[in-house]
Amino acid sequence: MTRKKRKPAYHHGNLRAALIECSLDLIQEKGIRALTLREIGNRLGVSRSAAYRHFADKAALLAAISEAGFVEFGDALEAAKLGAAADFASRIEAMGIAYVRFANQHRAHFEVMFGEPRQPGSPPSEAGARAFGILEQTIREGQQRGEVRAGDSLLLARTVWALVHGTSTLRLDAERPGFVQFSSEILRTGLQVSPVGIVASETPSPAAA
Amino acid sequence: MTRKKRKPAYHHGNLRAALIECSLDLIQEKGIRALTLREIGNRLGVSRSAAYRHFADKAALLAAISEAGFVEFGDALEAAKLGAAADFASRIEAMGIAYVRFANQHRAHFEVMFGEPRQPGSPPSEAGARAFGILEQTIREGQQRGEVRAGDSLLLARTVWALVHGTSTLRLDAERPGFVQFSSEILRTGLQVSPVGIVASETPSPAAA
DNA sequence: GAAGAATGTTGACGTTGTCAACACTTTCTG
DNA sequence: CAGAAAGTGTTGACAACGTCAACATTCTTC
Repeated sequence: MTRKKRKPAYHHGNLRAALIECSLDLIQEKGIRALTLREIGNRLGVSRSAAYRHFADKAALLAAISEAGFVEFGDALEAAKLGAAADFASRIEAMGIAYVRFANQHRAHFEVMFGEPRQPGSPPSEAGARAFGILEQTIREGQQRGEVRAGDSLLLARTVWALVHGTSTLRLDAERPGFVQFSSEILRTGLQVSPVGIVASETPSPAAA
Repeated sequence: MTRKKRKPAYHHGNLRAALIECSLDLIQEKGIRALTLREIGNRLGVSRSAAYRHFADKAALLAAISEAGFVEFGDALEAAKLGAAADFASRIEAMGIAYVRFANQHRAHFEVMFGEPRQPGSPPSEAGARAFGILEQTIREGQQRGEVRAGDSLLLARTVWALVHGTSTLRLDAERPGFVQFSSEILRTGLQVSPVGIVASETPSPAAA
């Protein structure tokens, strides 16, 4: 009797997680337009409407994928921040690179997180708010250390967010005309000399090692 | 006989343009997912597959919409540039604001231009390349005037593009968590003090009037 | 005015998301 | 331990969608 010992396996063994995983694979392989409940079912050896026991509809499945993506995303940002030196310049660069890297390595997640239009009635993403909060907090800490100029930290955070997000987004459309063929130099150009114009001094020489 | 005098009206009066126009209305009203050939037909008092006399398929219609959007977009950028004072700071700020404004006022166009995945075989957008070229040219001129630091103008252009594009993109998802609720201040924050770190001096005082 | 091209319509097909009805499995309750 | 209840998956069906072939209409050209 496998009650709660090994797996909460009913029929499939938890299908909910498998649905999300499989969806990501499919999107990564053939794009979001190729994501169909029937194809998911086929791959999982399950019928086409099995998903309806776990999600209200397709949009709800996508919303769950998005939310899970924001959790991973926030973790990645946090890890980058904690892994970098304590000075603001190091941290913000590490986070920016982590952002772009996430967009690059988790294309499917990123596409759903930012590409899918939000339902009017749906609640705002909690995990997304957390991710943004980490960035804003980093900026506030930079201000406390005197490495970032004083001012509205929310505005400053949004500015950095926009720069990094734009880099990530345009990178995904690399085929486009003269558009952004990714280069981490873009981040450096934007952040290094005078990070989006928010660093206090032009060439910050942090006191900490 | 209305030969080429008034309208090239055959049955509908030119349907091709009407299809594009109507598509934009529909997207603006109900989002891109609600864009269906049948609905377009209904609105135009035309059958569901009439569009196939003007476009190979739905993707081709979207591509045409995108291309037309990039033309308008390039025009808007150019107009902003020419309408601003000759110094780099004025120009780049005007262009940035024009960019965000375009994204805001032409949501439907913007959604198709940047949101729709490009077909593998389809040719790159000529109008898109032109739009980006205007930006890069502006930066080169700024370098010649000594108002922008020397360096790879392509990289600098991409950096500005990313900042502005990110601002525009996130603005569209305004409902989101702590995400960007548009403020032209974001642009100013990014561009004004030290435009994405690309201006030669911190507070440029252009020689020209 | 007739031929032919351009343009629009209709019928049909396969695919999709979704729902109701049913079937099976697990857990709960006495 | 038996039966009820809840959880989970399947099947049949439907409307809507993109698309194509066949047909109908209108315009242009000679």
